Amino acid sequence: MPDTSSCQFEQRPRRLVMGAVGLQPDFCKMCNVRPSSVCSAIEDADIARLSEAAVETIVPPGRCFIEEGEPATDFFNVTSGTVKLFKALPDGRRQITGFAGPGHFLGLAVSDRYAFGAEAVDTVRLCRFSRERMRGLLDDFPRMERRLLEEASNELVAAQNQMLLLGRKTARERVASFLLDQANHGELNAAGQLHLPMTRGDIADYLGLTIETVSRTLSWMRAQGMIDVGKGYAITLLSQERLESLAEGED
Amino acid sequence: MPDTSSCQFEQRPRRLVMGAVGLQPDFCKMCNVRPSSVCSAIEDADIARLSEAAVETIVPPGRCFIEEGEPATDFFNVTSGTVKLFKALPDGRRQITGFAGPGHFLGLAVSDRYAFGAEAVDTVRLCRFSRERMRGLLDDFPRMERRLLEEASNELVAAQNQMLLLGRKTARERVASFLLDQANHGELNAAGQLHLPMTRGDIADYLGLTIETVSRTLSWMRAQGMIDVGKGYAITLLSQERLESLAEGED
DNA sequence: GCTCTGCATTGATTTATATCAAGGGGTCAT
DNA sequence: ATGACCCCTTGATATAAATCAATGCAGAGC
Repeated sequence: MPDTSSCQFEQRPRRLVMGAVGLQPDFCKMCNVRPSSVCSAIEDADIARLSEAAVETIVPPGRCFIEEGEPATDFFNVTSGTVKLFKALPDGRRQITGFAGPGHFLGLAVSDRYAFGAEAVDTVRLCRFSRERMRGLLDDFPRMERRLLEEASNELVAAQNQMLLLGRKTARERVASFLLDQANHGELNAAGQLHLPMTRGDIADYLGLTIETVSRTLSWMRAQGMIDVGKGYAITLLSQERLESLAEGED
Repeated sequence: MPDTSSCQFEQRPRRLVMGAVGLQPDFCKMCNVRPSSVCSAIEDADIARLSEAAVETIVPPGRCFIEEGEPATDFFNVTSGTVKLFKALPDGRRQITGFAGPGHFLGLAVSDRYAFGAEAVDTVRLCRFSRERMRGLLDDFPRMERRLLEEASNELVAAQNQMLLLGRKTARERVASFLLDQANHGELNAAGQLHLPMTRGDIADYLGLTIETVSRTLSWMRAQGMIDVGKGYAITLLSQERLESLAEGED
């Protein structure tokens, strides 16, 4: 399942065994999933420093590994799987603010407490750094800081799009936007079929809808011939064009 | 109106006259409105470089100075006034993604196009940099990059809170959250009275509601004795406590 | 094999908020 | 002054989506 062939550094693999815990932080993967400046910024000589600081962690589906409001001790980089980030109200209402896939950084917050929770959607692998060490790394690798700024800026753009979706789009527009987003983030296989790792409940909490509305909307799209809903979590986009015009409210 | 007494660097004022345009970029203000690392990072010797790069601009109320989708040529720092940032759908539906006050940076986006529009709510003063120059400045002042990362992280937290608001809160909870946010951002005068620079329409577009719902909700809060709605844009918070429990859905 | 549990779908009904509509009180230019 | 315009408020009605409710399906454990 972990696709090492997609690693652009495959020619000179860099698997490092962690003495302390016996796990292998795969910096190749950590850096390359999104081709980025951080990769070229990290020289062979620096790898030792990084390997000291990082611990590879495996999180099973459904396990919450960042609790909103807890002290922000660690900083993460996702290497495989999907994480849901969320905020909740005291009465249980929950808003998923984003899904983080391979390459995403978690725990950027400046505050000393996590501002959100994080839970594994499927099996998730991630590199964990203590924030203390992370601070040191940023001092030594200024280009890493630039990489983080880039990442944060991208997330900010995504957040603004999501605010437009949550504040002003109809249920149909929301679901169409979501399917297209997922398709554009490489979760699409050859036949245009999408494998959604998350449940209807997660989608609902991400789109500010209820499970029932998500389900009904998908059924409606299927009836319209826009999509094909397969067993489990597979969805085929039959008319990307119509979904796009729907997502932007052009009808 | 511009409150120079709040400038923490008042002891050694640094007003620089721009030869080219005859305007005065006030770096003191630009840096200090939020006490930040960038200030200590900028030495006297660097000021010349900054003054070369920045142009102070005054934007009248209602003027749109960033158009969504246009080439992202400039980078801004607000020195006074309030800016609304927004995204719109083709049919005119509009979502205000945030209000930017003194100290905020605009135009962080990595892309070569602006991902959002920006319009002055009241009279706005800002420092404008070309992105090209900004890039050079970031190379020379790494601490400025750290400051931007901090800023972006804070905005990300705010965006997550806003997603929770837009996706899961009721109209009453949204308006209560908004009033408390505004109060916490220093827009509060001695008597707990809040001066909102924006119209009901702006508030509605920020909270994902209609003008009518915002108006009705404020009337309801007044009837409940939570607030007092004065003439124009002044609002007094009579029971911050009740507003807080309302904002978090505890009732 | 069975039951239990979680997830998804679909239908009936309710409700919060949008939409439509009217009127009041500023401000500005004529 | 007068009218035009904008913003706000309030009321009546419509509607999209939530809620309540029932059913089906699939995997896990016994």
